[in-house]
Amino acid sequence: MPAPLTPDFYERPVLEVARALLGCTVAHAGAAGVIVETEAYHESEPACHAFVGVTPRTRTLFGEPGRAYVYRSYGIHAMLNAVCEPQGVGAAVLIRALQPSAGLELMRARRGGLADRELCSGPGKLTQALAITLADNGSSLSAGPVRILAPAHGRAEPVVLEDVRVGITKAPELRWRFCVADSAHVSRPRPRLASAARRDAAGG
DNA sequence: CATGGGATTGACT
DNA sequence: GTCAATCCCATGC
Repeated sequence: MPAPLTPDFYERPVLEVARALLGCTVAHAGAAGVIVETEAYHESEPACHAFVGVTPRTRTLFGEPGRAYVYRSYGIHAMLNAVCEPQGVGAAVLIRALQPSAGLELMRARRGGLADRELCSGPGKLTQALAITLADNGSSLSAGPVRILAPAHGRAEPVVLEDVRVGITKAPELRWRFCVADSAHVSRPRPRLASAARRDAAGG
């Protein structure tokens, strides 16, 4: 059984952590899944909630690395982030998709009996499947209740696809989305190679 | 205190 | 492809 990641794992550049989290496991409330998609957010760019500075909402983002930043999106969904970089820097990795690995029955019950690849293939879906709520905001990802565990020892590095972030209107050019290349469990839209995007832009 | 805007999803045409 | 649901919170009076 892999150990939870410790705060020092998160206390480094957010882009580095976003890649390193691929292959790690999120566990909560009798269910777990392997991270297959992440996005990075940093106070220096306007898509990040921390861009506006410290407010009641962003207090967690500027706090200790290795804690959960959970917020409500579109009035409906809870979004799970891992706070990164040293305390005082507002940055976090959004967990966007998991490959379900434990507690599948529980996840199906919470998600309305959907197919396995629909259980956690989106940031709002995975919090529903793992029963993660706003009450988990500010909690330690090492001590729980929500935990992120290191990859199994000796496991191969995944091939990573980079793409632009999903659903944001500010700083849309930053390719700060990271996906496991061959995973069937990533969210829509499926990530595209930069070369394919260039071909389209050229007018194909 | 009123307002407006989302780091989305699922249902429907 | 289009579109509404729904609520927290930043902002501005």
